[in-house]
Amino acid sequence: MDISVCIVDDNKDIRTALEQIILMSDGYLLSGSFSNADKALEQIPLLMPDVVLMDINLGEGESGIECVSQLKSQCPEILFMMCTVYEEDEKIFEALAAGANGYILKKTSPGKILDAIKELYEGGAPMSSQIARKVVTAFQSRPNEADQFETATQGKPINILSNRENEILVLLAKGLLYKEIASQLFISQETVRKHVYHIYEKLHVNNRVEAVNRFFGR
Amino acid sequence: MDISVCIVDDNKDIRTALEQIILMSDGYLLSGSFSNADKALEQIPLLMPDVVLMDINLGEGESGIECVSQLKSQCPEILFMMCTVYEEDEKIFEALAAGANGYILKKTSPGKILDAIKELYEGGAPMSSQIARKVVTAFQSRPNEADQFETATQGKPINILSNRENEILVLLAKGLLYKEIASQLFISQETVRKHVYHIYEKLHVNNRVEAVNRFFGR
DNA sequence: TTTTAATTACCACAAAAATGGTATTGAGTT
DNA sequence: AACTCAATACCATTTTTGTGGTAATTAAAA
Repeated sequence: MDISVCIVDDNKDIRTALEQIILMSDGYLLSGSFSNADKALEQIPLLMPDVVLMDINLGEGESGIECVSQLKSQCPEILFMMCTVYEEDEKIFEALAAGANGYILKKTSPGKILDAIKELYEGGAPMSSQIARKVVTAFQSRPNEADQFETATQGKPINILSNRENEILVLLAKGLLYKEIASQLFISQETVRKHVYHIYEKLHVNNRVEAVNRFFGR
Repeated sequence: MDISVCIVDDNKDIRTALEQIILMSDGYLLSGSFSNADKALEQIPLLMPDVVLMDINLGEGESGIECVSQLKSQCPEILFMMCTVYEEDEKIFEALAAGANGYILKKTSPGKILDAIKELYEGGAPMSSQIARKVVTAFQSRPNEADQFETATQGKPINILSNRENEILVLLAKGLLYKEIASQLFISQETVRKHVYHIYEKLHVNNRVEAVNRFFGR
């Protein structure tokens, strides 16, 4: 089955060039081509293509990113590949956060563009190594958020607990194992258990999640 | 300035081959080579290389992933590239979560390996398109900042989970036991387990608290 | 039509958590 | 001096979780 593709780009020359690439290739089907976000938002949910090539800068009106964000929430199955002239790291990153699945540079050769579409269609996420790093970093920084905003995020020390017990509760709330807590605090695992035992007694709970819920005031 | 590289691999042949690639190339410096995690954990913080090539399967003892996790927390500046024979998606994904910056397949040609090291050193994150997609998806499933206001008190369904899975996640978040969830939903405890198993797979977590933290957007 | 995803269920094994006991040390209090 | 509490550590046992198979049914999608 052919991969159906829609194109959204405000620049007529580039749009036509992309159309030609799709039209001239076996295994790909051009199902629509739009010069602005409004037309795309209207037509793409009806056409339901497999893949949309979306320009990031659509000139006047809505940006390609906003367009992806809206379309993706309506049609999560459609795969969006952002196209851009320059490697605007931050923009592409925003696009990925908005729901885009990959991106290519417009200067990419026709063959590579087709490859990238196929790659996307087959479960990949074509993107440059620089963007990948940003995504990986953002991904990795997620668990650390709790670290940095320990008190700010929410979750307050409980006054009936001792300092050490509160300290351990914070680590419990991150989902660490006893052995991990132990090595982090340089105490034995058995000691951690005992602290946890006392925490449960004082809070009148009998498992981790209930204790953590107290910590977060739920 | 040359890029200094350490190698960690339990297979002597592969290790020697990687050593040769580094030694024979201009612009790269071999600063250490280790056959197991213990030696690596001991020496790498002292050597402080720019890049570490780390085998995922280190045979006996600690895995390459655990090794990266520990070294990364000690020395966040060091870049870790995972090396593997097969495309073990889940493992590599775990490695990235643990702090790895990229990965290559061992079958990669020497020239490509050097390119990947340079790419890593220059801010990229060399990885296959399939892994990139996984990372992007995990990244997207994280609730964004704008949503955080609503989620602060209640928690919200995660779109990559099925309805039933979300339903169970809500009960998990209350700290209910499997048997309690089972009787509340009129299904068997084993079915609850299986749902939870899938929830953990999809969220890439491995215990209740981590899953619940996702639910509450942390 | 064939394939995929969701839901259900059971099993076995391993790992971790929970329960509840003892016991030592040091700091602070009565 | 005797007492309590917080923190440390170890032990034994049970319960609960986590991992990872198999498998049937149904609904939806390719």
